[in-house]
Amino acid sequence: MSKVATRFAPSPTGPLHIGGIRTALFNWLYSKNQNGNFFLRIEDTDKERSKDEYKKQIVNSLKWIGINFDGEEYVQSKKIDDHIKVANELLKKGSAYKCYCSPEEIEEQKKRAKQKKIPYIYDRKWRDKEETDAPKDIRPVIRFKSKIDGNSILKDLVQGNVEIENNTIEDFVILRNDGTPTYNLSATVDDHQMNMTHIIRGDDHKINTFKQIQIYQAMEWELPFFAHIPLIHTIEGKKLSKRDKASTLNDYSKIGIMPDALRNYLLRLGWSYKDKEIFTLDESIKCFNLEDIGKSPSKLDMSRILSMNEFYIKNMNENDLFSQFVEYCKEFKGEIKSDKRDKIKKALSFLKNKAKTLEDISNNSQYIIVDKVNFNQDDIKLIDEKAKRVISDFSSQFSKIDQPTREILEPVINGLIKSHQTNFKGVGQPLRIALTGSKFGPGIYDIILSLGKEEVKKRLDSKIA
RNA sequence: GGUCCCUUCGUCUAUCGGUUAGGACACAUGGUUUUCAUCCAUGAAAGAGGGGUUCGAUUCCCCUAGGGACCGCCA
Repeated sequence: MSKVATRFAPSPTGPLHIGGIRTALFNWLYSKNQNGNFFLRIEDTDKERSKDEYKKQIVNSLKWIGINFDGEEYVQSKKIDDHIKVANELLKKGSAYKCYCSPEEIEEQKKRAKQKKIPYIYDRKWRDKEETDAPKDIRPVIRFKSKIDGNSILKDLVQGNVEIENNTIEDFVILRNDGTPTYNLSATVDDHQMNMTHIIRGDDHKINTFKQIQIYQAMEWELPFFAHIPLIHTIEGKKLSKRDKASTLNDYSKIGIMPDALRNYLLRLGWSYKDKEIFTLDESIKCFNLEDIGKSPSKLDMSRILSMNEFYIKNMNENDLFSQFVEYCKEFKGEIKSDKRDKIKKALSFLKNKAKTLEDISNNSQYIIVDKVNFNQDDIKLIDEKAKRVISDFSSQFSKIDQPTREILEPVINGLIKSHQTNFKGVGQPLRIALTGSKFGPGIYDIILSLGKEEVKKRLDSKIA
């Protein structure tokens, strides 16, 4: 068989949601697993709704999550002439015909069908009529002459054999009355011309597949393999759409979900490999297959995305984490000043233990990032006279230390606990509030060491006064 | 309404006729800990219902119920 080729074919009519990303991911993984190619095709033939910004967003989204397509992106609207050519060929072969029903006439029929509660299907009025009967004032559409008798079987790589009665598929329009091709025609011609071997797409395309197969057959083109993957559902159990909140990539990147984590989550949503949960990029390419894609739709689970992200934060290379964090802040939180970067990089080793997202790291590192401490109004009340004496005592002893380390600081703190007849909290809490503005935060030694001697001194002294 | 698809813990899933039905997330409890966390341990939690087939069904078949997708001169 020829080299495996898959494609992702979104229409640029809105932001890509993560169901689309997963479809792209599966296509990409499968092609890479098979040593094949993966292509991007922008289906922009709906001129009304297609927008260039969405196209850019799609390309960026794929790039963000690490999916890179082979070759140039394929733009469907540039191939319209080819699609029309095929429509005319189909006409010549007798596999398609001109239909002179006006849009109003069709609408009327649909309305009537709905009233009678019977399923609407185009009545094939012009299928066998003579051209000479054609009304002069109506521009015809071209319809595909669908099979009427018998059944068709789709050998789906995920769903197995799916059988359908041919007469439930209507004579669908392939060329509109303005002469432009419709989706099923364009997609089929493109897939053929791009030499696609595997069409992996959402379940919602299954009926289209039955239509498209008939075009392949009429043109005597070699059929690709088809795999229809179950859709991703919302918590409510409905098909995910662009309008759902927390559905686009940006919804995740802006709260500090990392590409690798989301990729790993999406991979395991509807696909499994025994009990394995964590897949590096290479592992996912190596392990991925179509057989282990589940048949039932799966729901999006935010807590799982978060925990996956948390795992990556804790286990990834710290330099990589740092650069991703810097990038994240630059885009969503404001750039970190260069003199703070080193401090944050060092602090990451403990900061990451408190974070599920990059946003958490950002929040928890505010005490380093800001020049002036932001005090929590409730917590600052905890610094009473007694606490001030602790801070003052610590401060004067701290001044004498040249290069603070945990080993040097521990006896100092312990000494204060004794001399003030208190416990660790009695010393640690005032210091933490004075240094970070909050009673919650990293360990007190971590705070002191990460801030550096001068900054600690400055913040403590401003609190005693 | 028609056609098609799906159904194992709350969620994602493992199981390719014989298991105390396993794992992960979330949840609960306990422990470690200077706060918040982390970390560790433990626990609760599932085969939609009904018929078959079989020595034996979560697994194969049928029916019912529930859920979903599609039914555009959108893609």
